[in-house]
Amino acid sequence: MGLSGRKKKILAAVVEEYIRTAEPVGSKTVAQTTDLGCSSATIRNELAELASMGYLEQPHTSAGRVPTPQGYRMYVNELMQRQKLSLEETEEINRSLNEKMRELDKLVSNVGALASSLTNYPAMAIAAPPPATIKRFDLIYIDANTFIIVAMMSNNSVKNKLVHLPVSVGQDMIQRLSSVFNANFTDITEERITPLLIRSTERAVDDTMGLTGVIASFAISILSESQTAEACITGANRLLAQPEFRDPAKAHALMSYLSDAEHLHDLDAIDCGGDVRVLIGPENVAEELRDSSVVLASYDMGGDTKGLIGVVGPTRMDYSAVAAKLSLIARALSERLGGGIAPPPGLDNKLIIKGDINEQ
Amino acid sequence: MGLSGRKKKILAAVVEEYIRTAEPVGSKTVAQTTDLGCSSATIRNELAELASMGYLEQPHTSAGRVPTPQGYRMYVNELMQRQKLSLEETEEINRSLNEKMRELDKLVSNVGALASSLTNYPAMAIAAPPPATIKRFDLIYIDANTFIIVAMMSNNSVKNKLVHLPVSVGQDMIQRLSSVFNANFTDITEERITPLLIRSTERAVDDTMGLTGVIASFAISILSESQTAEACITGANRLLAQPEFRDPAKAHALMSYLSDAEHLHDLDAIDCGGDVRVLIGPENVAEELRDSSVVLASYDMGGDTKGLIGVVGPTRMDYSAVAAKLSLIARALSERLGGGIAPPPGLDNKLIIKGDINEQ
DNA sequence: GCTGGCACTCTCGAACCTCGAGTGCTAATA
DNA sequence: TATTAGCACTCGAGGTTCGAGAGTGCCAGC
Repeated sequence: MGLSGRKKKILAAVVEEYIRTAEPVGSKTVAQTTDLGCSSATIRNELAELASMGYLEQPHTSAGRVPTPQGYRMYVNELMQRQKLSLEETEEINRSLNEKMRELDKLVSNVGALASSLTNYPAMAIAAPPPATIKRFDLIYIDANTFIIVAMMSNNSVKNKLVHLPVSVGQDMIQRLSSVFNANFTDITEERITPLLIRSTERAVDDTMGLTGVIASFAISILSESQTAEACITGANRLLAQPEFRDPAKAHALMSYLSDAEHLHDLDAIDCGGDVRVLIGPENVAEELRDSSVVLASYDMGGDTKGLIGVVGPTRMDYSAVAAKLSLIARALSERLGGGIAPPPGLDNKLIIKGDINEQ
Repeated sequence: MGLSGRKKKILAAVVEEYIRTAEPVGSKTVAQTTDLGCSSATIRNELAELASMGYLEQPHTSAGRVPTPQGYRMYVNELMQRQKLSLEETEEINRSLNEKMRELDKLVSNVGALASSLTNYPAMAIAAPPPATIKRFDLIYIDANTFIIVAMMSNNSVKNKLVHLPVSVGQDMIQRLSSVFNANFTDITEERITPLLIRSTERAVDDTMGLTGVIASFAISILSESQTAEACITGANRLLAQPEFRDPAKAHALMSYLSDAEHLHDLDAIDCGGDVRVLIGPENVAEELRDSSVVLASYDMGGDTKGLIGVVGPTRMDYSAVAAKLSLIARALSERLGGGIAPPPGLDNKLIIKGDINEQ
């Protein structure tokens, strides 16, 4: 059953006013802030109906109205004007993203920090890589007791490790190890590196010093590391600025929940369908998030890798602004990272991302 | 002017009771918890004197006594029994440190997390590296459009970067670049890499494609990165469990202050004199820390590098337990990292592995 | 169907009260 | 002289009362 045009306008006005002030909204206020030419008495009737339909509720008999989760949902789905970011904001985001791109390995936490400072809510960032394999090994001979392992991964990241040996090794041995590892350890997953494989490799290169084991365990560790999604939360302190968290017990409960990376991974399972996804209050699975809202956006990190940025706040959240900002960040990141081969990041390439998400 | 034996006992009792309960301590309670054979009236007289000496204060006329910062200072300096950790606690710390040592590049944040979870206060960790230089460049030729830069640093860490080119490059060019960079860019600090040097290098290798610039800017970025101290704060949410931060405005102020890494660096300047350093309330320089306390311990990371771990909490902090735990962590870390001999962490082979895993 | 009017309801804050913990002082005691 | 018991006093925490104000629901009239 759809809502009449006037009901929609009134509901939107209540939600927006409540988002702004965090105070229950009365009929008089609505009459003043909207341009429907009718009196507060009429609005009262409409408000009563909206309440009986489940979109609004009253904290107590003689207070104004507050949106229910269902009310927010209606607002987000149908009433909300997708906010247009100003040119300055768009440029600001693009500029700071260009900066963050320089340190790719800190990308996840940096992007989270950016989202948090832009929205003024705690933000989380998660990057769930697809299973990667090693594409290529290089062993750099430094001196008789030292060499560097360099492994290039299928996702175009490169890992390295410096190895010091208590014994001397010849350059020829390093050479042999390199070609054997390139032959036997590339393009395979972690579980394919069995003790059996290591032992047979050891025999093949005539290795009596356990070098094979060192390189193999390095391979195992980077493969397993590349599988575990990175997750972090930034700006948790901003939660305390929200009046709904004036109760320290509540704030503590939510912050503790969020500061456990385990819990963040749960969010990773949520599908954003390419765009921004909003989870309002009880729509969240986790008990601790039941009276907060989460806005998520996923971005393409290239090669099937999906990254996720999200923002947590009270259900009274500025969905429109947050969604617009996250969406822009996500699209800007996708453009920079996605599309197959990662462009040489940071240097001279200046990609401009349009901030207009008004279409749709 | 020294305190009489009885006054010391009473002051210690007040501090400890207040630390335990967060409630002002009355004369009756002191009489019960200490074994001085005297009545509450006598204690009252002593308390009044301790108050007039500045060690205690009364929140209001008819309340118990609360230690002043000066009182805590006296307690920490002279009265506190240096807590002995139980064997289990010691082992627990050693065990989890061994685990953390596997991921050297996350050491800083991991150690912070350990300190925080052990003490139940927010913890910070800072590592200030000594200036490092690049000892050696290797360029790995992948294909006509791709190569990897590998740079070995004077502090034995290794950095790398994958470079994609829009144009083709021959293996000979890579070779030439490699030897020129090894000749001109090793053992120098960041500011010695001038535009002039880059231009002359460019001419020397006959580089028309800006490759020199790419490698040089990589060198600059890893040199500057190696100079900036890493700092992070963990477990900020634990602050909210403390009754003194029941006021969300206070909690917010402190948390915002702490979440800015800039501010953490200020702490780095503080000298711990090899052991644990306690800063009580107004002894802190930063305005925001004026009614909190900070406990710091520094550890030796080897090669002149100093790391710092610290804990923040209300002035009513369990100094004895916190100091004992931080001190143990710091000593354990010094043992593992400092003094040149780093024991092989984790891996079950007899080779000594140093270095870290970097992603670029 | 909309509006103004009106009685009603409920919260919030101020003012007030009481209870109890803890003090400071004094006079008696070892 | 140091300690103690006794007692009057102080002050905050927590409960109660009360009036003001905001907002509602309903009704009769337009």
